[in-house]
Amino acid sequence: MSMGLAFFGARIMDVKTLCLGVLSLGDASGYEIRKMFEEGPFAHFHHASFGSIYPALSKLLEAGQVSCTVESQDGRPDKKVYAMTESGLEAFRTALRKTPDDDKVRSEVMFMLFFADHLEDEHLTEIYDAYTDRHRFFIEKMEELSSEGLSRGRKFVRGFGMAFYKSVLTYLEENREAFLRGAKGEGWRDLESIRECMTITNEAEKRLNAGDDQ
Amino acid sequence: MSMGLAFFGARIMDVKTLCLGVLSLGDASGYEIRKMFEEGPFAHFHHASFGSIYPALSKLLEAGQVSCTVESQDGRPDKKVYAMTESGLEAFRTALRKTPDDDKVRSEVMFMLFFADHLEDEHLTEIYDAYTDRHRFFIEKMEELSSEGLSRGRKFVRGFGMAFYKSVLTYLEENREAFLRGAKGEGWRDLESIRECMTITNEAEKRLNAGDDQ
DNA sequence: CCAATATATATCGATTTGATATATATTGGT
DNA sequence: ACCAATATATATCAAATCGATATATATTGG
Repeated sequence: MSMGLAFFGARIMDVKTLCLGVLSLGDASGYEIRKMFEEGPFAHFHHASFGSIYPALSKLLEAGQVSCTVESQDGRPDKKVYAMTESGLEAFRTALRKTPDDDKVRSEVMFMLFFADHLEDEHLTEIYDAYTDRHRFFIEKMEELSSEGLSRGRKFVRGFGMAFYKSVLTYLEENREAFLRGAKGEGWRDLESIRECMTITNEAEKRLNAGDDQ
Repeated sequence: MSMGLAFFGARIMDVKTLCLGVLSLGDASGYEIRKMFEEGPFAHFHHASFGSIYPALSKLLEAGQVSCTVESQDGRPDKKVYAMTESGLEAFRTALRKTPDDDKVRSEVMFMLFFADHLEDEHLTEIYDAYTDRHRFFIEKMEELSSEGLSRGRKFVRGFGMAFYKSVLTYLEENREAFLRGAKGEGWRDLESIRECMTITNEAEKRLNAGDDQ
């Protein structure tokens, strides 16, 4: 039973829930949580910054969904280590029972590559190669990691990321010359094509909905 | 010369620039621009909602970077059709000369799959299969599209999307049983692994930076 | 001394999201 | 008749988040 995009719901993962997710793995400070969303594996499929994490942790504290202990450290400022409470675990579980939102991607690189004809050749090449390196970098980094003691979810997400990054790297490598050397000025139909694309989306989803009623 | 993530800059594509990008292809209304970012090909790598598009168009109008004509329609409300001016084209070109930000992804599905052990089997299966369908749907839809009259950028981005969606679909199909039937409760090392992941990221980038100085 | 970097917490103005309001029109269900 | 749903349209508002900034402790290098 194919559903297209009809399955997906509204956004459920606010930063409070993201923090609870991290804390479900073990205690952590606000700074550490932010690092996980900036540099750790979560960065590949979510995002959260200081401006949202600290207020979220405050709210979780008020709501009794986390507890907090201040720890001193040698040569570093004190840190607040947060732990999830039973109430927090329940809130996290409740959030996970909902229907997830559809994926959202923001890629300035892809936007720029779309408008390649407006870019100078050197700049375009530079961006293209940096993007290729980025994917290569992630693959190499993931290959250094051990799989021991990981949950099935963690393993799955890593495998998914490897598959995705490898396929993109291959595509970038195989299409570099054709793209960078490609003829310019041929996009007379780009806007028409976008409108066509949207028409097809609507018709495809109507077909799906009609199928659902039978 | 491998750069890891060091190449990428700060965020440059605000909604004004996104609108200019669309208008560089031809005239469009605010509603139409939003549709392109919700249902058209831009939706795969960018996002913009009414609450940001209309204020952005107002600012572009004030700045003389777009012009606007009101058109009446039969059976529908009047619409404002925006066109990019020379000044707008220059602003767009200026934005495109900057160093793009790194990609940002938000996927509630991936977050949930990461925490699979917290989900009920039926819900997990439902999400997994809907996600698989989603990718299949995009592939089918893209296959219906014509390539005639497209710019190299547009063609490249479509090919990239196809490669990416196909590889993900394959991974989802091949790993479904193993993942959904996988053993639970084995994530005793998930947090440790995330910390390891971040350490490796830092070390890898330090190696790269050391390489840069020679 | 200053900049850069790292670990820490916290905040603020700017931007965006997502919901809502209003308008015009159609269709289908109660 | 009324309401909900849908589509095309413009516009706005409260909530959430971003990204920059501030402060603190410490180290290293120019």
